[in-house]
Amino acid sequence: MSGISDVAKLAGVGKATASRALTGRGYVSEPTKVRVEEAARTLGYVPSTSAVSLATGRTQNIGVLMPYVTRWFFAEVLEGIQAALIERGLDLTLYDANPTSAGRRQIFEHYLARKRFDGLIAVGLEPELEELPLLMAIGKPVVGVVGEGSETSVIEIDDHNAARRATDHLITLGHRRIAFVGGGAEDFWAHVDRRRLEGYRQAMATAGLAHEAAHTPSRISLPGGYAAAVDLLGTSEGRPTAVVAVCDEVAVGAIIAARRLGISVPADLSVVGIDDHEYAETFALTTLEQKPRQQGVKAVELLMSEIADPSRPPVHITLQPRLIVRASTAPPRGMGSVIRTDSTFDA
Amino acid sequence: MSGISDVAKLAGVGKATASRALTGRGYVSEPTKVRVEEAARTLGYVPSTSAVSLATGRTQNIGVLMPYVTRWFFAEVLEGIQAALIERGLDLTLYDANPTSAGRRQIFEHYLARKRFDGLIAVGLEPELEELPLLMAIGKPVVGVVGEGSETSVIEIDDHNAARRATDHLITLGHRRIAFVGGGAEDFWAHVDRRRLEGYRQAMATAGLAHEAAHTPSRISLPGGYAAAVDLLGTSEGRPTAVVAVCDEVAVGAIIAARRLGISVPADLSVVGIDDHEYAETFALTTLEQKPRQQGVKAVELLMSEIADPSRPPVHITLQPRLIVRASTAPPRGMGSVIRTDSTFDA
DNA sequence: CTCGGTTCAGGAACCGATTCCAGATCAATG
DNA sequence: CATTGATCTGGAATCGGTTCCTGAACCGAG
Repeated sequence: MSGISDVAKLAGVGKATASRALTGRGYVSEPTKVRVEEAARTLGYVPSTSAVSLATGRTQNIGVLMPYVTRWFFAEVLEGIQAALIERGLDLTLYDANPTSAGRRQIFEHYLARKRFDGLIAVGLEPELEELPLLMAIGKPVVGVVGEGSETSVIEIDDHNAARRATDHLITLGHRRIAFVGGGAEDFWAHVDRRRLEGYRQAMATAGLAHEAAHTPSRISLPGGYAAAVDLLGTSEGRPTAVVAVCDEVAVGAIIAARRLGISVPADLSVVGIDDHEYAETFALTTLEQKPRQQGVKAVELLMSEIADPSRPPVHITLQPRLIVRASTAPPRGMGSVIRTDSTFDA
Repeated sequence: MSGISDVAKLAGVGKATASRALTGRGYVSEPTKVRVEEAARTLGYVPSTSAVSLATGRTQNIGVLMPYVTRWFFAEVLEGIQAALIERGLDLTLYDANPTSAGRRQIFEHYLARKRFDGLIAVGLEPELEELPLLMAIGKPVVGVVGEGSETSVIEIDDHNAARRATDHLITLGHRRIAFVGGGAEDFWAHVDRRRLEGYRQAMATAGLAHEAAHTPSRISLPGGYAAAVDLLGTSEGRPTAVVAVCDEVAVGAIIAARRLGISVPADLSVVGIDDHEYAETFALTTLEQKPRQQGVKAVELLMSEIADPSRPPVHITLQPRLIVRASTAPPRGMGSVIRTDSTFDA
């Protein structure tokens, strides 16, 4: 209710001085500064954000664009971003735009054009969509979390290597028939999905193994993993002894499906995931840990430095997930004596 | 880049006329209106939100306060809110403040005081926290989704009745030893948790059954449900024949735990949840469906009408969840002939 | 004592819209 | 034909801050 003029009046100074005292910019003598602060406090003065934005051109607000918030990864990233922004006193405007929804086009055309933010974090942008140029066109710093884009900074994990190491872990244990569960993602994971599949294939090829009827199409979720695993493990002949899942939720779905089918994990089937999801520990899931929350925090840091210095060239940060070995992986039956060389060491 | 003055100049009119033409308020002749719109289009004019806010006092922005974003319920509500806001051309500023985090106090003191929004949706506010008065103090319309507060509008499901009906469903099937899994929530679900527990107790009492060693403390999540069920079902003597779970994730955790213990669902143990979570179908879970996404949409509708008419008295909307019977519930062993009277009818 | 540089203060312009108000035009009415 | 009321327009004030710029006071150095 009370504006800076009221504060100035109460403190017995001019508007300009009051502003300087409160923002800390420019010369103000210590005693007057104290008087102004005192006045502001007694009046409960809170600067109007719109007035500040209008005058300074800074909104003190960061936009976050993501296709879902209901998926583990995205929600975790979002929480990381939020936490990092709060520390810095910045607001967060969410643009949750499912790619298939009609609202998405609107978001790009109307919302983002409003530039209600000093910078944007785009999570999970798929490259084939011609949306990146639109993002660049708004003329504000953009940082991506997962997703293509050489013109913007991007932070992501090394999907290829993650899947490769997951597969290598199984190969080292002695497995030969290893399937990949995932793939065929029709949704926003398509890109990540493909890279992980490729990592799996390469590991298999390097070991001279056939990446047999590897991947089973499925929704990237626990039910999807369940359904895919039921298909994959249904017939007992030629059944794989191990499975690389595209992510932990799918892996857990696969474990549950296996148990339902009477297949014991890890005795009859080893399962490895990627994520280190909240569920991983309960299911004793061996996995490659990515920390989405920290990716969110890191994205904010990147964005901050780009806002501070817009000429800064974009950087591409690739994180290496850490292998966490739990009890969902073991040597295949009859190979109990294989020496586990990889153990929990971080490669 | 180009402001309304440029548009006005190009169209050959005054700023005032240009503004009227574009906002549609006040008198403007059709031809000039067309000229202004044309000019705006060729210049790619987008009004500055801060200037508009400053002049009108409206931010075109809605704040959403929630304790987590990583929980199913909250994420779903959030998506519902977002979808409803996009339709209306409004932005969404997220205040994701974990109650235990240090940032939460800051949110209340700094962020909300900034009033960067025309209205606020608070999801899952617990009553014992003395935060409601703070929310009311900001002087903007507030709508709650779940949570106490007679001074603000609230939309929520009838937790008591939901748990009651879940329990009745089991009683009707012939179960006598029914346990409640959940309770003891140390986190933000405490309130909901308590009401559901109470509903369960009342149903048991009404049927003349003892609400025996009913609830097991657990985190409100799948791993929590798993752990609680392992405790509960560990000993075979006096084991319940049915379980009411505080929510679907816990229910699924319980199902998985039961199977691991060699307890067949529903033959040896019936399980009913509350939510109709994404996982419910995969686990054939009988549950009471609440639609968080629609609650979010509804909250936006409520908020809109309160913004339009601030004198509107707060309303309290209580939704009745629908019973969805799947295969996780059945008569207890030896009572296969019990007539299932409740079936899928909506009570 | 004067000069130059630093510190301090406030008036005024500005950010980019909306809106009040006064004046002009125009059609309809008595 | 004069009057009224509705329609149309643009100049100016306003929203609530920040910042430029000018002027005064103060300081130590020459």
